Amino acid sequence: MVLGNEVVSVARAGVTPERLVQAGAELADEVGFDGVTVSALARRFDVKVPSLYSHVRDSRDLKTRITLYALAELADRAAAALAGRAGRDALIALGTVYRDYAREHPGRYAAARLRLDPRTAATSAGPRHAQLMRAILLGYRLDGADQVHAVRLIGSTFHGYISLELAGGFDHSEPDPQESWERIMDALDALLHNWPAPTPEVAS
Amino acid sequence: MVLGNEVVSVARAGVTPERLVQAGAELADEVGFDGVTVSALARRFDVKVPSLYSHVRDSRDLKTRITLYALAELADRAAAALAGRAGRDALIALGTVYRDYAREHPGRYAAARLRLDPRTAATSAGPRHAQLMRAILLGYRLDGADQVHAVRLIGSTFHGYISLELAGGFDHSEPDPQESWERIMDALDALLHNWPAPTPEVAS
DNA sequence: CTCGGTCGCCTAAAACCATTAGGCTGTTGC
DNA sequence: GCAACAGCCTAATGGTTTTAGGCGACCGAG
Repeated sequence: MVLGNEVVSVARAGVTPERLVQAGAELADEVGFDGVTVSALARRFDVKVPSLYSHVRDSRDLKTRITLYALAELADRAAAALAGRAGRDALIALGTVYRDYAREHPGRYAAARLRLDPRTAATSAGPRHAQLMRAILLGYRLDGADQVHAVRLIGSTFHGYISLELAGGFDHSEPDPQESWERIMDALDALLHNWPAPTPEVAS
Repeated sequence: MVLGNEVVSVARAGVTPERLVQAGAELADEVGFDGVTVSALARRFDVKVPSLYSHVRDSRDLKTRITLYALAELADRAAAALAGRAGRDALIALGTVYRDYAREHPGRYAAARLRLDPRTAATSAGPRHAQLMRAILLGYRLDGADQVHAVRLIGSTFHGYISLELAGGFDHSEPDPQESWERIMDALDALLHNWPAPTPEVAS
């Protein structure tokens, strides 16, 4: 049955897992990752809620897929930004990709922080992120053992800063977050150039 | 009506906001901050759900109170740990307080990260945390402007590391997180001792 | 001592979300 | 042409939040 140009009665809405994930990612950016709900998504597709269960196992499955999508998208951006850069440039480029992505797509960034079960995580873009992080350290001279610690430091600082900024932690204090971000990039760069040896245990 | 020693029929369960918050904090540590629900709390007090609404405005209010509780508890621990310490000792002591608290009370730590509205935040223990963070920098020689950046760096790194460790981000990679933590404390200490000047803008 | 008020809990009910079971209808492949 | 399937639907259950209103127990005043 067709009225005007609108297919009215039993038309297919054209729901696919891919479109669900895409719409879910957009919804996350609008209402937060927690607001991504099967119901909200069904409304967005103008479809009854149970219809989505043919395309997605359950709510958890939906969120996992959005997480994988965000991780891959972010890894793509990171890889593109790192191409042709090394050392300080690479460090800042990578950090800025993460930060910009989080500000542009807060819901997807939150999605990327969802804990995945180990099997899923192994086939996600997670390892690509780790790889890119390690690539940055090639521009600095760090011993093998120190590299892991440095990767963890950089990852922690990136994520911590972005998470605090996004949560509004810097909203009501003085200097522009942008300025702090730049100074922190400077500081990390300096630190990587001059990575300290471990402090020996002090026998009391 | 009394059976044995049990008051059976219409006894008061003795719910108070304080006991709700306390139980809510414990519940958060057991099932995660998201699992803290009015229903779950009512079950724990063996009381019907709507009864809690005389003690707490709504679910949001409950969570806010748990957040305030956690922030205060954490600030107390931090202040105690910082007493009599300066410089590197103070830095490590503060970081370790945060990290230990997060591992001991993951739900409360998550609660402490809840975004508060500005009015509530101003009267929370949040400013105390900021104060303690600034106190650490007294042991290092930093210009006024650099202090804020350094505070933000330290806060970001602490929070980022703890958050990644808690989320299991280091679960399946090589070195012990404890070792990385110590090396990162060393690195932060070295960085604060040798804080870099801002890199000048390079005119293209 | 008793009477009214308040406090602390209750039941009832509406609204939203997740999930399962089962039905109906075009479309597609043989 | 028909059977199977894909894609959507209705119906129903159960959990969560929140509001409205009731009822008994305790407490202070007369």
